[in-house]
Amino acid sequence: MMPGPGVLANKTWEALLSAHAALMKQFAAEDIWGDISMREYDVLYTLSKGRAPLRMSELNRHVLLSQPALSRLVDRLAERGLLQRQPDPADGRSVRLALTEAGRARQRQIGRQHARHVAGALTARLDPGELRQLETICLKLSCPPAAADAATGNTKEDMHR
Amino acid sequence: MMPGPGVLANKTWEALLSAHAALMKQFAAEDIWGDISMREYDVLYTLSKGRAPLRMSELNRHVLLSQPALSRLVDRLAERGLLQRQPDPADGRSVRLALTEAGRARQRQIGRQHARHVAGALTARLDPGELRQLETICLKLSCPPAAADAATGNTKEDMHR
DNA sequence: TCCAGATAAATGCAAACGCATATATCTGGG
DNA sequence: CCCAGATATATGCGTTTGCATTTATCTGGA
Repeated sequence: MMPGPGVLANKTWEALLSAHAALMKQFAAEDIWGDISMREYDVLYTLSKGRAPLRMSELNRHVLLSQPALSRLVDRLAERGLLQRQPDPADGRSVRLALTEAGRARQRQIGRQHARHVAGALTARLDPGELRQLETICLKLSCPPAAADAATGNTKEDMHR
Repeated sequence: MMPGPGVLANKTWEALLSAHAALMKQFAAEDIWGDISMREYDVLYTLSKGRAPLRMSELNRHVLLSQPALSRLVDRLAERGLLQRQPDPADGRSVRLALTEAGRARQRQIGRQHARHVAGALTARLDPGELRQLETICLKLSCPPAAADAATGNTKEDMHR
C-alpha cells in the first residue's frame, strides 16, 4: 500500500487521542474533585455555561455518554441537590435541567481550580499561537458531519443498516 | 479577575474536548465494530503497533482506563483468543501481552475500515496544513508533564524550574 | 543476607454504563 | 379528530468500571 493522504489524517487522529488521554489523566489526578466525578463535573459545567436551562438531549450532545447513562447521572446529581429537573412548558416529553445554587457553587469551586490546572498544563506545552491554532482547528472538528455518509471516504456501498 | 492568558488555554481545552467527543460519537456510530468495543479495539490496535509484546503498565499509559479495568479487559480479550498473556522473563511481576493471529486479523479487519472513516472525517473538515498543525500540537500535548508541578496551582508560588 | 518499601498485576465489591425496551408526548396525513 | 410513526426521557438487566485491597516480585540500604 502506498501512503495516501489518509495516512496523515490517521496519524493526526492518533495524536489527538493521545493528547486527550494524557491530559485527562493529568487532570483526573488533581486533588480537587472530591465526590464529583469528572463526568459529573462536565455536566455541571455545561449547565453553568448555558444561560437557559438545557434539555437532556442538548446536554447529551456535549457529553460522551449514552442517553440512559446521562439520564441516571442527572438523577444522581438531582438527588444530591446539585441540579433540578423542571418540566418543559413547551414540550411535555422534555425536561429542562438547571443548576441549583448549591450546584452552581460547587461548579464554581471546582472550576476555579480546574481552570488553573488546565491553563498550567496547556501553556506549559504550547505558546499562544499554538493555542489559537489548536482552538480554531478543534472548533472545525466539533461541528457535526454534514452528511452521514461522507465519512466513509469511499466511492460506493455502505447503505445498509 | 481580568482575562489572563489562561482563558485562551481553557477555551482551547474545551474545543479539544468537543472535537474529541464529536469524533468519537461519529466513529462509534459506524457499523464496523461487531462484538469488539472501541476500548477493546484501542487495545488491539496498540498491541498491533508495538513490535515487541507490551506490558500491562505500558498499555495502560496509552489507554484511558484504570489499571484493574484494563486487567479485566485483557482477560476478556484473552478468553476470546485475541491475545495472549506471556510471562515476562525479565520481571516476574510483569506480564507481556501479544496479539494472537486471530487478534491480529481482527484488528486489521476493523482497522482497515476504521482508518477510512477517520480519514474521511478529518479530511472533510481540515486541509493538509491544518492536519499537520494539529498533529504537531497534539504530539506536544501527549508528552507527560515534566514533573508534578505548577499544575497544582497550590498554596504559593511554587513554580520551580 | 535480609527486609522494608516500591512496583506490577489481580481480585472483591458496589457503582456506573450500554443496550434493548418501555412510557409519555408530539406531529402530520387521512 | 384520530391514529401511526417520530421524538424525549426513563427503566430492566447484564456487563464493565473504579476504588480499595491483595498477592507476587523486585530493589536498595543496613
